Amino acid sequence: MRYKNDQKSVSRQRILDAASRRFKADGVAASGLAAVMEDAGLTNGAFYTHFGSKDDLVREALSVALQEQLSSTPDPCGADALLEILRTYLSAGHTKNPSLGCPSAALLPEIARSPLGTRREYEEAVGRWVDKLSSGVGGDVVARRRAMALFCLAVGALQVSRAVASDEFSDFARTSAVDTAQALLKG
Amino acid sequence: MRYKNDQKSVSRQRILDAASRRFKADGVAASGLAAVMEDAGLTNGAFYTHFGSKDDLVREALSVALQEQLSSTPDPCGADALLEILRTYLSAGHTKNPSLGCPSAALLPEIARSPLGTRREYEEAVGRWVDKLSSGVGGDVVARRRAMALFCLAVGALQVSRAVASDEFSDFARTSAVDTAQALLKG
DNA sequence: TGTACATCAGTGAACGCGCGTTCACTGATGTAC
DNA sequence: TGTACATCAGTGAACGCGCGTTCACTGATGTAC
Repeated sequence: MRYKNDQKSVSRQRILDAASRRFKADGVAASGLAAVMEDAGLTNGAFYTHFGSKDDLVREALSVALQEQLSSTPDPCGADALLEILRTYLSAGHTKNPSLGCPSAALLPEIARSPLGTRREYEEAVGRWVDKLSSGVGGDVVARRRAMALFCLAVGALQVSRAVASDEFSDFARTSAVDTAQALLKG
Repeated sequence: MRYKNDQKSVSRQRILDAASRRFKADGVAASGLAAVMEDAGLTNGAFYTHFGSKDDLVREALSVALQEQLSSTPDPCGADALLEILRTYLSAGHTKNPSLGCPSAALLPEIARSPLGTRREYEEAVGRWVDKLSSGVGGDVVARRRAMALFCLAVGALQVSRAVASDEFSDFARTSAVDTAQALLKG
């Protein structure tokens, strides 16, 4: 069948969305292309009309996910707004729904093992995060270092809150990070 | 062949060591048992005389790695000692050698996707880290929160420093975390 | 307007491969007499 | 001391399965005349 003009780009976007969720939920290595394609409402054979390889899909899906995350986060004006972003990031809902959440928290070790091109795109995205988070609190070198550390703190805390067994410890990890960020930003 | 009394436990330990390195280097899902067994100097068939399943090996190898990491880190006395631990953790050497390094930084998202038993053991280990890191700086509730946050910060920063493409950004992530921890601990 | 053809996104079966796991067998050592 | 047997860690081939990838084919739509 031949389809409407935007059919192919719609399918492509659906594959990217499905891949993003699968990868974040189960990890890249543990996610099969057949499952991703089924999630996207297609059969496995169609994959290679859209992407050259699984690595290509990983790079593009990660790129899209990072961009969406960035653009859905407001530019913070001041320490309070920054803390509000952090509280949203470290919410119970985000902890419990990796598939719709932060690509960094779900995939960082796998990104570290990815080809250079993927890691270059990741570095760019983190750079934009540092720009965004530091823009409302000065934007100088110290502010950028604090923003970089807050990013690492948030990602680490979300990962720990997902990895531990009990809700109590999960909450402890999240609240400790928010509390400590507050102490850091407000003296 | 029948072997010396401790032959089996020696082999078991070799499998655990090999698994720990492989898992941290390549990830659990991307590490095959045949490769682990070959690293341990055995053939794949011998695996099931030592472990019941790959999941069992993951749980035990993680447990051993976490315990080794804990016992090889001194109990810090005061903020300076704590910062020294952090500087060692966030060294360039640790960034470049995941296979011999921190299990959390290499495996956290995969731990989060692991069975409950594995996550229970992980939670225990993180609890012992919080105890250790907070013991030298008071040990009260606030000190424990700061220790928890420092743990998350360190793990997150190491992961980011491994995932980005350039040495410059990698260094920026590491030094930002150390610098910010210093600001937090020394006011 | 009707018909023949070209396009091409998508289908679904198949490829070789490595996975986790199983199992019949091996053979060096310890034990019994 | 010598010999027959029991033990059991380890071997290596095989199992079914799902992986990433390939490819001959389908068929709805757009285009040409």
